[in-house]
Amino acid sequence: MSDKTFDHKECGSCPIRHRAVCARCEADELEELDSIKYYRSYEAGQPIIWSGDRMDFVASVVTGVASLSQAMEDGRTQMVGLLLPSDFLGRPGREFAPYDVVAVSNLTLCCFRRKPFEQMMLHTPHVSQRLLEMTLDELDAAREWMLILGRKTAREKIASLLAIIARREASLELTTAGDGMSFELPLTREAMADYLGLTLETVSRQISALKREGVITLEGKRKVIIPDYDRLQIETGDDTDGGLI
Amino acid sequence: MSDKTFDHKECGSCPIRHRAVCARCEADELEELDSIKYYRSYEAGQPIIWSGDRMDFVASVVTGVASLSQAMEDGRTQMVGLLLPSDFLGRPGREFAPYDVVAVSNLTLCCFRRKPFEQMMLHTPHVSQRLLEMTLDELDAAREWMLILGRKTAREKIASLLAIIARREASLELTTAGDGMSFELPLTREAMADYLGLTLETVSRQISALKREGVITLEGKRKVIIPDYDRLQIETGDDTDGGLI
DNA sequence: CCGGTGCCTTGACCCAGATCAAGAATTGCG
DNA sequence: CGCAATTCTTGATCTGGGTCAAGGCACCGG
Repeated sequence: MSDKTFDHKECGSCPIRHRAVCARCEADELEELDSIKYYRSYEAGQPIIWSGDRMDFVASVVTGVASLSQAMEDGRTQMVGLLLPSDFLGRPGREFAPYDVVAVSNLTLCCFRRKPFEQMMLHTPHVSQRLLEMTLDELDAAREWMLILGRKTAREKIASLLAIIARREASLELTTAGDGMSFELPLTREAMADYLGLTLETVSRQISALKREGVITLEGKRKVIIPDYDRLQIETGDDTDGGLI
Repeated sequence: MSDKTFDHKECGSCPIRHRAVCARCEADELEELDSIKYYRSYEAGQPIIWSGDRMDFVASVVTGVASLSQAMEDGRTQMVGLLLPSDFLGRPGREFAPYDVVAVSNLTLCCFRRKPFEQMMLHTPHVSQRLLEMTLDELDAAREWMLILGRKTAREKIASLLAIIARREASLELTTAGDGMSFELPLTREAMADYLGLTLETVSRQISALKREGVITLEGKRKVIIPDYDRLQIETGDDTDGGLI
């Protein structure tokens, strides 16, 4: 498996340097961040934080994928956030975690001790400006997701998720989503179900249906090929091409 | 109808002064904001902005309620934000509106011209810090909402919405939600359906059911009385009392 | 090589909520 | 006052996706 890792452990060679919360920092600011940071790694499937836990760090995802989810006591679970490389975990000023956080794939976090980070935000507008921007983007993503959860059919939900992953994958490669592109699904069927408010059986059935009808091609259970991106886009139910952004 | 209005039009007597984006501002900063602000009013039901419109202001809700919603071209609609007094509308740095905004009740906005507001944010950390805080709160609310949309039954959805409104109503009165409290529903059945990802018929049926079983009492179609707040809380499906915050 | 353990697929059946349809209650207006 | 126009309620019926159940497939450790 092609697990990208990050071994150098210094900002100069950091793959998310230009997109993370530190994107706008100058050399001296980076140095200050450097003094309060440390790295942690998790294996796929490992829990990172349970809801209610004390949290005395915030972090950037360097490599891998993590999920935020909320559980009801009878076991129903809804994923409420999907953290990809450069995304930010935690909230300045908050002591206890409100969600369960799980490493969906192998994961590396760049952690900052919370207190000094909060301190730094007070006198470093470059950090808080960037964090505001990222939070506003996340809010937009959450709202797109709400439309998916509230109004789309199971088939549209699956198509939407595939399109979202395709777009993010493409943006990492610095291209745009196009015909013939392929990617590895970072989520199990169950995690997709938790993301979309479905059962894993329905996820499986809808993926089979999209495959049967040639909207997607599968190689194994996880590798997806998109022969015709516009066709997939139509299946999402969204108006032709990107209304947003 | 008890439409609270705001006639004085100056920050000194502003009802949201201590909670809005300007909450942390000093006198001189307020003065600067004052020079770029103006008020606008809308009647219940009026559209404020259509998705795709150019938007050259941002604003705070002073009185009333507004909704953000996303529509699919076949008419399916999902509300993705509900703006109550002190909530912020718009995004610095964004030129075109991504959602439809509608005045749900009579509404007064305190608008700031966008360019000067953006300019001010660069040198006024009190504004951007407060905006970050508010955006993070909105993100939390959106995530609670995602659990509602993705995993709750129709009955739980209605109970959750009533509990949310009850809590916000109570916090405006500076008390906590308790037995016997009452409030006017600010939403039509259709708006509630758009909020919860249901049809208006299902909303109506579930409200009737909750009334029949004594969880709530209705006075007319809009005024709700909560005889037993804990009972309502149980009907939401959330674990006993507030897990969050 | 074999049994175990995750993860995924597929089938049969059922039910919560959507859809279609018909009024009732309230408001406003000529 | 009567007659729209809204907004809401209720009933009858239908269906998408949930639930329950039975395997299939790939990988791992012994």
